[in-house]
Amino acid sequence: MLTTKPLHSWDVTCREAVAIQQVLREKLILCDDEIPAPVCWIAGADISYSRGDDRFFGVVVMLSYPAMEMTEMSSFSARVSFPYVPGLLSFREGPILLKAFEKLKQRPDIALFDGQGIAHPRGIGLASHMGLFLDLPTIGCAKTKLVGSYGEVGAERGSFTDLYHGDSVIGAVVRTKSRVKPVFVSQGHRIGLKRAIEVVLACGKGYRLPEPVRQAHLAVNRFRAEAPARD
DNA sequence: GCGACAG
DNA sequence: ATCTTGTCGC
Ligand SMILES: [Mg+2]
Repeated sequence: MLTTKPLHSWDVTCREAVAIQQVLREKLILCDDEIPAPVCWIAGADISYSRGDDRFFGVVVMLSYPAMEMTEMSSFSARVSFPYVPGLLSFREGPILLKAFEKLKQRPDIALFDGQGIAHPRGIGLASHMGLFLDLPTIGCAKTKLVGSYGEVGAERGSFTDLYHGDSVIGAVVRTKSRVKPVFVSQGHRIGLKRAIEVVLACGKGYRLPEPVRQAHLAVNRFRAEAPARD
């Protein structure tokens, strides 16, 4: 079993959530000093739900690195009432993802999330928030931008360009598949940007999304499909 | 006031 | 994120 740090309550209002983010962002470590020499295990997590049903489904998958073979999967389902508000996604998806993480047998070396890390209005998106609770190196890999500006990205897989918020670099727009829309990579916690980009690219298996995130997405939709219909 | 806006 | 049919391209 994997333990998480109960840094705060999840039963909060949007206003309280913002205050929590402002405090937590100071705790983020944005370098990769503590990442294990040989990274062996990478986790990926995602959420799914049905319209008109307040039950949310969360899944965490464990993949070997760099082979990208799934070795474990854990899931959790519960009701969610926190609304979707841009910038507060972690308060909607976080609680369930953490429960799924707690059921893992193997502790991952790095965890990848379907959302932003520090490329966020207050510098603490889903991946960063989860990194603090899990005390693990984490990376945010989002399909679309939340904040920031950037220039052109080379058309070939592997090219990327910095994502800026004012004068500071908050992430990178990375081409994970040639001639296909790039993904937005940013540091979550306990990792540097260069390393985060390298890991995301190393996790690629011919698809736009890195395997941990892609497999978690596929798995969570299977999980939701096999769940009993709501009353 | 207006546009932007992870999932 | 979900819902939903067809359509375009490799
Ligand atoms: Mg998702």
